[in-house]
Amino acid sequence: MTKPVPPSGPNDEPSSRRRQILEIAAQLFAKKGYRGTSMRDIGEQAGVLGGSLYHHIRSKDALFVELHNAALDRAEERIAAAVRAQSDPWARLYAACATLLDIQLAPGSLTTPMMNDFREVPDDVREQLIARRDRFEGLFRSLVEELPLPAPIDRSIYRNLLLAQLNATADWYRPGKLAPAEIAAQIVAVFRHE
Amino acid sequence: MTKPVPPSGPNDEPSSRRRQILEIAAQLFAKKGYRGTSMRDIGEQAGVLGGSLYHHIRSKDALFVELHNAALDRAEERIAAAVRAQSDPWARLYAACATLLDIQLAPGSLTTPMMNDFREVPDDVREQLIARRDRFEGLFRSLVEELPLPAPIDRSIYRNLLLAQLNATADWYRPGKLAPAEIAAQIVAVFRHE
DNA sequence: CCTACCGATCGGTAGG
DNA sequence: CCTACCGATCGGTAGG
Repeated sequence: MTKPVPPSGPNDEPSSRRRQILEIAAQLFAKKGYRGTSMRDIGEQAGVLGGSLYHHIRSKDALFVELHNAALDRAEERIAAAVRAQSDPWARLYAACATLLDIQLAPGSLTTPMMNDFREVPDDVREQLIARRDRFEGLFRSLVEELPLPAPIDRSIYRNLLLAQLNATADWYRPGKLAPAEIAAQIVAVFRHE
Repeated sequence: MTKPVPPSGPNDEPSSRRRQILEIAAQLFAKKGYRGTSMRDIGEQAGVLGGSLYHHIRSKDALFVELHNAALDRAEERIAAAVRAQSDPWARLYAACATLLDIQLAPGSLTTPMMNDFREVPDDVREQLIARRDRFEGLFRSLVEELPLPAPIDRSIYRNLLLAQLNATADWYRPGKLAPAEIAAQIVAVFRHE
């Protein structure tokens, strides 16, 4: 309960409180969804009234978009790094899937880009989310391009199926039994054709 | 604007109005989600104030559960019939997938069992939805059991992946280019291993 | 960061 | 099926 802040002024790390609030908000959004999370809920977890949050953020919409995009930024970096370390096309695909699932299935994941409830978000927010997500998915576009797939398989549908599969995993996965990497291995096993 | 109802009493099809309201509600729930659809929205589409709906339904929760379960009832029947007509395991799986996607991807589908927004629903409603859905998914359990899959593939995960894939399709599918049956064919092509 | 409040909207009800 | 309303909750703001 000690407050190591010199009496001469406020904390010299000005945005650590903000970061704390962002983490709380990310967890609540991930667990209860956009509409299911009120500013008062976020405030409660932060030990503050809902209205007080507006000193740190501009609006609920802006908060959500910021969290979503930051999560995709980090995910993109990690996946790109994991893919870079592999050269075989299937190994690269597996590296991407395992990294993405590792992020999305992490228990307290503040990086959860699982805000696929695009339907419960205001229209202008949805547009921003979709634009960012489309860019993210471009990463998988080139990975699928590299694969030596049999001719009858349509690469465009294949990519949609794979991405949908990865995004859907968080809905049925329950931690404990299987590690994210094992799920990724099974997904790649199913999607592997040559 | 004529009302072909004898002056001696009310309409002799007592629940056709109710059925009408159920269809409207199903469409709104499918398009805007549970929380995104207000009783006033439903009333507006039905040409009535929100409060007036309570002569036909007990509560918003009960309405949603009724629609969800009725949709799964009908889907189950159609899929069972389609599967019954096939004997080859992969043909049976394809029949089930094509029928389910035909239902879920139909443009104005009032049968859309796409209420996978289990997160935006009250807890006790969610329990009922999940119970019904688990029963529905049992249908696919036996279909996967029949498949001559290679040993390294885990049937339990495989079934989860397949169901997740089918449920996720409605999120990215856009009518016009590809028919539901073609999506089903591609899904089965990806999931086909022996 | 709080008090106190705004206008809007929600599911639902009483009483006709 | 409407009028009129209930208590609750929402995102957000003014003023300190």
